Amino acid sequence: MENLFDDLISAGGIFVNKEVLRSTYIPEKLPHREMQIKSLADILSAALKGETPSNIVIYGKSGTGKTATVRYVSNELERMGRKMDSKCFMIYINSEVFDTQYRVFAYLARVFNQNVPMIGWPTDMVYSEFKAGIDTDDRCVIVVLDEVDRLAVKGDSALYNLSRINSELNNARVSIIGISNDLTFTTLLDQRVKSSLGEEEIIFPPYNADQLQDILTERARMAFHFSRLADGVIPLCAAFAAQEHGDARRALDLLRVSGEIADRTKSKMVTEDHVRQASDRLEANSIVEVIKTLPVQSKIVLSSVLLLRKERNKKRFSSGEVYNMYRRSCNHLGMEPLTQRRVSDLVAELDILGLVNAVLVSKGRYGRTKEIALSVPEGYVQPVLFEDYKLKALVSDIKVKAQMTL
DNA sequence: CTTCCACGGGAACACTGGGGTG
DNA sequence: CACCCCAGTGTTCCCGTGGAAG
Repeated sequence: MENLFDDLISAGGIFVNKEVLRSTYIPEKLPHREMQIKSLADILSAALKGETPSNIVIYGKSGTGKTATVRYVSNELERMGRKMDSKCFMIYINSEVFDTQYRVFAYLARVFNQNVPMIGWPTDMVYSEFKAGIDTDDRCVIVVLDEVDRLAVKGDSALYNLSRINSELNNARVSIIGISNDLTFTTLLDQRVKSSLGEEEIIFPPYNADQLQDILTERARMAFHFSRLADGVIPLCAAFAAQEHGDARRALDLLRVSGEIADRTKSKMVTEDHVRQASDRLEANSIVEVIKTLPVQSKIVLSSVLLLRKERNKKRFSSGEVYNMYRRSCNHLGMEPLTQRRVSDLVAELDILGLVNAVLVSKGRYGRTKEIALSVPEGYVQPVLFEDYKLKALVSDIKVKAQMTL
């Protein structure tokens, strides 16, 4: 071998262009989204005529093509705008990153060349800077807020201010596209915001298995040497993803990872078996990733459940038991324990993340508790958890417990 | 019907990291 | 430089509440 990488570059030759399988890739065609593209374009075309398009809320679960569709339409719109010499801008904001009204306005102000620090100023000042920046020119600005539900949860003043900004502008016009994967998120909003934001609604239903197959086939033609895919591979990827509320992102990930596995094992073909392996690996990866990024206190709570499993011989524990074990762990680690109230919030978060399963049960005369159980394989959790040096001290503990149960 | 316990909503607080001003 | 202002986050404190066993 001449170079370490020789073998790796030439390996398999399964892929032609792996990039098209990434979720960030915006394809030329978006199968089964023709309706949504049309409605979106209809509404936004007002911008080209010098009017202000209605505000739009877009609903749909993750991986239903919301972001891709909006990006696609906005590219087209900006292109047409340049041709017609009418100034149209789309600004894409991921509200998961810019998740407070300060950050949203600071970002927007910066887009229009205003000098605003990312923290420190009073919000109304940031807001007026943004207003000043945007109003320097006659133009139509369409602000896309991806994952708006994030903003709505933290009080809706960002949405409120944005939605009524037009009345304070002389030259520019602003309209908002909110993208949400929670169908009920408008119920969190103030009535005024709700009616102004939701002037138009577009729904993105989940893909069914057949539609997922179409999407995958489309992309696979570009991504793979097509003959290298065994017949069942695409249907299987589609089927897996369809079980998971028709998530196209997941389907594409599956296909990509399957290909990578095949590539690495130097198989001639991508087989259904590779898909199954890919499915396992994706699941394990996401769990590991989630646990790794947990704050220390949450990790201690999670490890408490783990320790209880070793100590007692059962799977579910009352919140009291977990809290006691948590206190002991903190003691052991030399950390200040949090209050029961706070820990109950942490448990709720772990529940949402799917690491733990917590059910509220009333034991009548003996009050209410949450019954808490681990909802992912123990083997995934333990190694990752104790990678954290702050939790190292618990490792010896767990070994002793394991010995005792033998 | 009472009783019991943690649940979970909300207010208050502490702290951080940045600003501007004199 | 010292000082106060501000948004945002994590936490504690307080407390009303649900619901089946007794």
